[in-house]
Formats: sequence, structure tokens, C-alpha cells
Amino acid sequence: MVTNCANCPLRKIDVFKDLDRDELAYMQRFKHGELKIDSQSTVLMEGSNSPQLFTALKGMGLRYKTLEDGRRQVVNFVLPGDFIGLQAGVMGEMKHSVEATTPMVLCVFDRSELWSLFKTQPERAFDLTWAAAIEEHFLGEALATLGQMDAIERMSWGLIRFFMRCESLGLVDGDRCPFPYRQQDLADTLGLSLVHTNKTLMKLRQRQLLSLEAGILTLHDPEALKELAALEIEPVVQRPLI
Amino acid sequence: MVTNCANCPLRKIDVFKDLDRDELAYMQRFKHGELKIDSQSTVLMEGSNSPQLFTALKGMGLRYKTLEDGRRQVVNFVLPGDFIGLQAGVMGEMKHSVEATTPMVLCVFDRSELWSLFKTQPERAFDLTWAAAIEEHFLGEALATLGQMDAIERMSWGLIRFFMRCESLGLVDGDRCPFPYRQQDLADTLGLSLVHTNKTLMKLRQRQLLSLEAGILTLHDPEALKELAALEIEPVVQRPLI
DNA sequence: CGGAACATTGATAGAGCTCAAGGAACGTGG
DNA sequence: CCACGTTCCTTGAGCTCTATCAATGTTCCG
Repeated sequence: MVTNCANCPLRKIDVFKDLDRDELAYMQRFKHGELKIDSQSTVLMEGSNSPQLFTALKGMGLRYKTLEDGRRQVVNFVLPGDFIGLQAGVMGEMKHSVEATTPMVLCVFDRSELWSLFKTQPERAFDLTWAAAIEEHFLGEALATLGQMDAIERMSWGLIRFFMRCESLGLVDGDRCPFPYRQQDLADTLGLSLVHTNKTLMKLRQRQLLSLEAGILTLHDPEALKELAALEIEPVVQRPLI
Repeated sequence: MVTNCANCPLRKIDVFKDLDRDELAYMQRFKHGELKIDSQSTVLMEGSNSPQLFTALKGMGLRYKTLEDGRRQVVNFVLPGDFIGLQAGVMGEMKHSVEATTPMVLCVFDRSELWSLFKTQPERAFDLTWAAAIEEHFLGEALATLGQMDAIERMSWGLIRFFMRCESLGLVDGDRCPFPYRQQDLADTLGLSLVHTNKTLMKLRQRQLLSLEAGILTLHDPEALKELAALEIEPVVQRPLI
């Protein structure tokens, strides 16, 4: 059974801007169905020319790029509310892959209708551009992190950022949030080796700043972590849902 | 004297898509003037809420982020045809700074008209989104480079990428292109120390792969460099001019 | 000529990588 | 119910790459 946009659970979350009746009707038409996928399966492949675009409804995943020799860089985590496939939509092909880490539910849109969206729904088109600009902003921050920070700083940055995103989605319980990723994923996100990722995590645990076990991330001292991250961490802002 | 959009020298370059008469007229109205700035001066500051947006017409610059303790990450080079200020346009404030490395000439647009562009010029709105997606793609590639590659690989990647961008703009003469940046800028781009940047550059020189002196970058063996870069380097594609 | 900005080079130290091994948790099949 | 394989996490040892420190060279300009 397909979720109706009007009842979309994400709309109830504060961080998403409300749509007016008209926009809602349009999105409902734009929406072509729902896709449920298992954990570990691939949503979109780098280089693919997918006819479909998605918005994550439930579950978590990863965006990543693969180098020719197999090295992998995780570009971002995928959380509910994230739009997937913008690159394929405007550039014709995906520049990274997207895979599900947990089971996921995705809203499916038809790429061919993207152009009609631009013509008839300028607000929604603006929102799309906004989403792209936000992603660009995030990637710039990630770039600064990998380029300038050491392992402890990177990990503090990465985990706080993730935690705050969860917070904005109502996934946080006290000082805890879900974290379904492996240490290898974290390593590929932060540009560290698996071994060093593990040792760095240990240091943060021993300093009583956080714990990470059984898929749960707990921040015992967020302030100290923000201090370590050396980058001003801005609150997650209200954003359009696509 | 202000360049007329119809005579814009950039329009003659193959890499930019042609505008039709209507679009051209709109862009001409959108354009509010030209700004000439000296080398070393700042175009936009991180955090600034600029009422103006720009397109680079001539000259080269840098986009960069500054960390609280002064470390700096160059996010990208700015070349003619690049749009500057999209983030301020859609998000309200710049997330990185832009500074001129050489003297520059910029087209000036009024940010307040951006919304009218979305409403009345869906093609141009689409182009803007396209530009944002391209930048996102580039940043993803840069992230993979800093996260996964060593110094030699990073430098090969960075310099080939830059060379190819110059090539698409007709700035290449044989195997040479202008490179007005300091080694410190390159270091801050690649996430390396100045000293190591210098030594890595020396290695590439000694292997006869390139030279870099007096503001001129020469690629003696582009194929070998591409080999080193370990990332598939795609040709620069035709793109909209904004 | 003196100073400033940038490039270059050598020496040393340390952060992070690789290799290697072992442990814990879990599912599967006999 | 136990043996076994698989996946992931953990830990130690040694080595490499890159950072830092320090000094010198070069060019340009006032």
C-alpha cells in the first residue's frame, strides 16, 4: 500500500517546510509509487542513466564513489527525506552510487516529468536547486574536513554531523541515535584506514566522549566533540521536502 | 564600457551552449553591470549575504573555506564562465569565500531577481540547477581524491583537471596553460603541506611529466598523469552559461 | 640596498597505513 | 546442539608517507 503524500510521515517533522495544497497535489501526481529494498542492495549505480528519481522515506543508506582500483569514498549518508538522483535528473547520469544500509522505503518519481516540474512549479524547482546547493555546501565542508583535519577531528565532525541530522529527523533518544554503518563505512567516509578508524574510535571512547556499539551511537559530551571538530557546526535548517 | 551579452566573448566558446534570442534578452535585463577587481581582492566572504551574484568573465580566482584556527581549504578554482554566489542566491548566505587571484572582470546580477528567473525562465532555472549539480559532482570527485589518494595522485588529478578546464575555455596553447596560483594555494587545494606540495611537484618534474614555472603549467605527458590520477577523468561537457 | 613574497631543500618526528593475528557474534548445516 | 564459516571488531608491530622545523635561494620592488 502506497503512502499518500498528504499523509507522508515526513511532513510532520518540523525540519521540513510545509507544502500548500497545490504543491501537494502536484507532488502526488509526480509520485509514481514506492520501492522497498533490502539492506545491502544498490539503489542507483554510478554511471547509470536511471529513469527514476527517489526520495528516501525510511531507512538509511550511503552515497559513494568507487575508484578504478576498488578504493571507495563515501560521499554522504542517506537519511529519510533525502532526494536521490538529482544528478541523473539534470546531468543524465549518476556520478556516485547509492546503496541501502538498512532496509529502505523510497518514493519513486519519474525523471521525464522533471522538466514539467520546472515549467509549472517554479517553487518546487527552486526547492530542487536549494537541495543541490545544500549538498554542495555539505560537500565543501566535508572536503575541508578531509583536507585539513586529523583523524580525531574528522571523526568528531562526522559523528556530530550525523547525530545532528538524526536529531532534526526525530531519530534521537536522549543522547543516542541509530548508526547502522560498519566501521569500514566510517573509514571510507573519513578517508582513514579501517584500523586507524577503529583506534581513533577507541580514543574517543576512552575519553568518555562517545560510545558506538550495536548500531547505537551515543554522544556523552557533544560540546567537547564540537570543540574537537574545529569547524563551526551549524544547526540543520528547515528545508523543502521533495 | 559594459559588455553586451550578445557580444559576450564567452558565448563564442564551444563549451557553452548557445542562448536563443529570448533568453539572451532576459539575461541582458538580468545583468546589472560589470565589476573589475584587482588581484588578491575578495569577491564574496563566507557568511556574507550578498545582494549580488556574479559570473566570471575574465581572470581567475579561488573559492575557499577557512577554519576557525586559520587553516584553509580551497574548494575550487574559479575560471571564466563560472557562476559565483549561487549559495547566497538560494540559501541566503555564502558558505565559502571567493577571491581573485588575477585581476578579474565579473558580470553582476541582482539577487532579488533570481526568483523572477525561476518563474519566467524555466530553462534558465534548469541551467542553474544543472550548474549546482555539476559543482556537486566536482566536489564529490575532489572528496574522493583527498580521501583516497596519495600526494602524487592528488597532484596529478588536480593539475589535469585544471588543464582540461582551461582547454575547454580555449586557454591552452599546445601543452601549456596559465596557472596563476601559488604553491600554497595548490597545497590548500590538495590537502597537503606547502613543503610536501613542493617536493611532490619536484618529483613530477623530474619524471618529465610536467613543469610549472612563471605562472605557466606545461603537461609533457598527460597520459601518464591520467594514469597516475587513478580516477577516470571525464571530458568537460558543454554547459549553460549564466 | 633592504625587505617581502615565494620557492626550494634537508633533517627529524609523528600520524596513519599495512600486515598479521585473534576475538566476538551470528547463521547454517550436519 | 555443536562445528564451521563468515563478517565485523580489536589489537600489536613495523614501516611509510607526510608534517613540521629550519635554513637558504630567488625574484621583484620600493
